[in-house]
Amino acid sequence: MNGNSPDFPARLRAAGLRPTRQRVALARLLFESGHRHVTAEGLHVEVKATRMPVSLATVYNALNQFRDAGLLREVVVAPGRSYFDTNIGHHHHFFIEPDGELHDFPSDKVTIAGLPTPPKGTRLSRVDVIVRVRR
Amino acid sequence: MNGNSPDFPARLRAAGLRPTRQRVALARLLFESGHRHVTAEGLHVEVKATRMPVSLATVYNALNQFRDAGLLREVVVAPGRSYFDTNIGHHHHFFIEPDGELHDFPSDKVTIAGLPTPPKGTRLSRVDVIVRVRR
DNA sequence: GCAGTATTTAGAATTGTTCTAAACTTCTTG
DNA sequence: CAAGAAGTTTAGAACAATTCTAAATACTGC
Ligand SMILES: [Mn+2]
Ligand SMILES: [Mn+2]
Ligand SMILES: [Zn+2]
Ligand SMILES: [Zn+2]
Repeated sequence: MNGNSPDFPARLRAAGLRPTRQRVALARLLFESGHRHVTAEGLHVEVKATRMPVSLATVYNALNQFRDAGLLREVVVAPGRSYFDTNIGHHHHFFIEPDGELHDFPSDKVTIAGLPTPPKGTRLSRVDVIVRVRR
Repeated sequence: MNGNSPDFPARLRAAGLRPTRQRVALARLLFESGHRHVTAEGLHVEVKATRMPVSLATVYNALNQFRDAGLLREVVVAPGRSYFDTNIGHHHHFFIEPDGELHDFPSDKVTIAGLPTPPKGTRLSRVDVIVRVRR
């Protein structure tokens, strides 16, 4: 109904990943409600609160595999910690500096004009806009 | 002549920092030629090649102090490593993904229109544009 | 079910960075 | 310029985030 089929085993298989109990549990937390920005530690705390605890190494493995499979994207906004973003469509971010909170905003109303051409021998891969704000 | 007075002791004093031998050596490497993007490790290797080796802890201390004093800005583009940028004016970056190289481009020809207003209770602090490119 | 392969896990290891506390420098003041 | 006070440097330990290792366990296709 919302385009997000809740059949997580099938979605994982489609991404070339075996639907293990751990990956299904993590996928549920990540994808069953709206878009999210999580850190590995944060997701680990969440999944531990579940009937199916998962090791921190597995959380890191799964996040990296989901990212490599295109199910997540990685966002780097602060030194020392990676965020993983369940929103893989085009969009940009507000970053609230003191708390480390990330908020999406759609990129379709944002126009970026006048970007120079990429340096010789390189191809554009992605344009990230991070709007840093303070309280 | 170029606005970059080479009197590093004076520049450091003006920033509220004692012009120690180590800080002067680092300031020379950072500011005596054009704009640079350095990592702590990279700058440490450079300064060690000098007659005046400096401990890695001091390189970190100095980079953080220079940043806090407004002499440098910190750029976060890749997980696990901070870059320090001697260009403190308005500008944006190309990030060459496989090698981790950063290149400036001026922001005055770049127009960003249609940015949403910051979330309630926050004030805009800075807008970073990172153009990620691949070889 | 079994074999074969992928995955999970605890714990060790690695990496980037910060902390600690003792030694050393720089600055101030007389 | 001699102290003394305050700030800085340093080696090494500590820390935080992440990855690695290798042994145990779980999936998969037959
Ligand atoms: Mn990674
Ligand atoms: Mn820092
Ligand atoms: Zn997002
Ligand atoms: Zn720059």
